Amino acid sequence: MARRTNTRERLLATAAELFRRQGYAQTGVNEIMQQAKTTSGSFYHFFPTKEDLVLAVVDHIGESLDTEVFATDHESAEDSLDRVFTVLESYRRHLVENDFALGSPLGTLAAELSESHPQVRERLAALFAGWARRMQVLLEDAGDRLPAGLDRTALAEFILSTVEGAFLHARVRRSPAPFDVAISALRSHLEMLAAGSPPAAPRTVQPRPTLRTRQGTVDWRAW
Amino acid sequence: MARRTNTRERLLATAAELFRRQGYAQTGVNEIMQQAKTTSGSFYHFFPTKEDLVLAVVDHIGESLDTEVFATDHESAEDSLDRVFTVLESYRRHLVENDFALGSPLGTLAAELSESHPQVRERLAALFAGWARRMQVLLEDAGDRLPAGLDRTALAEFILSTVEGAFLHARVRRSPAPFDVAISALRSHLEMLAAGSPPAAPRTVQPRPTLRTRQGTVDWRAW
DNA sequence: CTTAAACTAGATAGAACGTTCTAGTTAATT
DNA sequence: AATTAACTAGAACGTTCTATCTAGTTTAAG
Repeated sequence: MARRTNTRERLLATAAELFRRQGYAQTGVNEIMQQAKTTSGSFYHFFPTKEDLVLAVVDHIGESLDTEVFATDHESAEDSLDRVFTVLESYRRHLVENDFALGSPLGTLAAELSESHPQVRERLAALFAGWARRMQVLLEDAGDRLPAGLDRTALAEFILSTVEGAFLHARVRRSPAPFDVAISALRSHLEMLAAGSPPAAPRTVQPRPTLRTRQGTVDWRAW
Repeated sequence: MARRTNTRERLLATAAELFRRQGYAQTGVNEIMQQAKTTSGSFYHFFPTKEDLVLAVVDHIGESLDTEVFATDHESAEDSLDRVFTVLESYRRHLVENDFALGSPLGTLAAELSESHPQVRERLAALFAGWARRMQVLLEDAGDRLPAGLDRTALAEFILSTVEGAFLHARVRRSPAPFDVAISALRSHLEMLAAGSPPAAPRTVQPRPTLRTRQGTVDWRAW
């Protein structure tokens, strides 16, 4: 037993790219089989249904989240806030190298299947949460470079939303510009937060900032 | 001639919702026909192909961008920065009312069809640009509440990316929380910009901000 | 070498797909 | 009232889809 071929992985990798490039419903199992150079016998040996395949693909993406994107070299002497942008820059490179043909690793599937495939949605939700958690760690590593009371969970989620949207935006426009704009704005955002953070100077908390303040001070902790 | 039934509009409205809810490829023309209570005879009388239908849907969304989302009551005494968030709040309401089943009006189609249907992609790109332009107008109406040299085109694009991503994020999580977080962060972002905007105090321009500055001042014009 | 499990090949089934076709009905125009 | 174009109904077509089925071959273990 345990013959251990690489057919399963080939199918997985092929499907991951095709799904990301052109979506789930628009990618036929035939196309996957051909491109992975195998036949339906093998396909259905490893994946009972097409949905099982996409679930495996999502899991596969989740693993590479650990191993590739957020390379866990915490030893990296690099500044932890810069590491936020290292991640984003690597996304950017990937986007440009593939001529914008690939969407966000998670985004394409998320948009298409969230409603119709609850299981896929659940796992994608977990991956989104995982991504945000990792981003949150980077923000926490920044220590007092950011205001003490800042909600770093929320900040990480905000960054995730912006990055996902920027992926989509760049793809539709077929230009890296929206992605660059988003990164730049996030940089600016973090800088403004950092600029307003006295190493340890507690100030009164206002539950929510209102925009009415014309020139008023900003409560950084509000979100 | 000119019998003018409402069949075409029924098909358009039905398709718009189904595409948004479950994507293009996953929505069959049969399903559209049934739900719009018509038959293939009518369908293909109005739309030669399914792709013609989706193009019409995109155009239709584009029109409601003008008429509904960015209701052009510029007379509205409301503060122009608040109007930014009025738009976002109405998106939020819509999101929650539909139990997160509907994605962003443009996002779902954009993610699925950008690669495979160039014509759809082009029109979506135009709508994205239109949305951003409208947002930019609101930002320009804010006048000197925002720093004079601020790139409001980029800021509008940033807001668009964030909102699109937040739509997706909220949908996957089946929670309004990511959307709220995004809105709150954008609010905070604009407040920080506003707080740092001296009505007319030019300062030295640095082409790009670097994160290295520990407590340094921020150049608002950098993006 | 034998055996059994892991894996593969490819024809085929059966449903769903987008689309076409013919024969109509409805409504505005003359 | 006649004419014509706009529109509708629904059966049918050919293709593509996911999935199945049978008959294999390959590999590891005993």
